[in-house]
Amino acid sequence: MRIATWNVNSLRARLDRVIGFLERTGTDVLAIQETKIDNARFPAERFAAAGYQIARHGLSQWNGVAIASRVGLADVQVGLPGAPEFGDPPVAEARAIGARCAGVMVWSLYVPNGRAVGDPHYDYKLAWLAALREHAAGVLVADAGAAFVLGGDFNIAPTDEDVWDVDVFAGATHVTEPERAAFGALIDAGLADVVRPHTPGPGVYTFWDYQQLRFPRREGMRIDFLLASPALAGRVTGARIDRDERKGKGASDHAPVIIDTSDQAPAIPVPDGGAVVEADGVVVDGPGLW
DNA sequence: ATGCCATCAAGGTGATGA
Repeated sequence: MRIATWNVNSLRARLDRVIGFLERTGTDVLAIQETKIDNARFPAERFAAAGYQIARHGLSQWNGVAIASRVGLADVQVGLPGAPEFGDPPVAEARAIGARCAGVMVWSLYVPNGRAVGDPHYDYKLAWLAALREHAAGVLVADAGAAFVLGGDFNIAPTDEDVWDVDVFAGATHVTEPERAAFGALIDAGLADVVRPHTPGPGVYTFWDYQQLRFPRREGMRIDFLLASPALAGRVTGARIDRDERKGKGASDHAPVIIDTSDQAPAIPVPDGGAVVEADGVVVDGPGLW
């Protein structure tokens, strides 16, 4: 099974690229971040036409996450359990959605940016990451053999090698000790970065700023990850970062990150024409419902 | 050879991103 994660920076602006990516790479499950679209306007029909079911969580023009799957999509979980709220009034932002696809619980996560050290958003980011660790650790305590993957934009560069110039990021978010400790806590909980062994650095990134020719200059950051539970990590046979998707007109500032796993569970046939799967398991908006 | 800030809603600009 091929699983990928991609911060698309607006699904509407990237729709042709996303569908093209799925068809070109044969990705079975795609975790999407920064859809920037609410549920009612989600372009599920384009995915259905390509053979993918959708679980999506979008509340406004900000954030937004989704999962597209052509190997079944069930047990949809909207939001991260225990996640902190943000804003005035405080709201639970659309930053997490999970779904079981061919036996693997896949999460699409958009970790808060943090904005600046000392900003309320920075504390929110750390609290959000703590909730993520608590949830993942709890799942493993309940079932050490659970097969799941945390995919998404973590907005953390775990080591100095994961930014193009550490001096440029001095004092900035993404590289601070508390953020790196929060990432390390996920690893300590038993999760594994299953991409890095197949894509060694230095100079290997998943994000390049739109400004100042960062991409052609190869000046990026490695902030998008697929963190696998022990049971799934043992099944990963390969991984790559699809740099080509960062090229050309209309690219996201993030590249897709892809893994392949062995021993795929029997795929559940996709309903005719695909469908949207809601959190309660009810299938809506699809031409051929269950 | 990858190329010189992009996205949204709202409004003729501000917020957000990292």
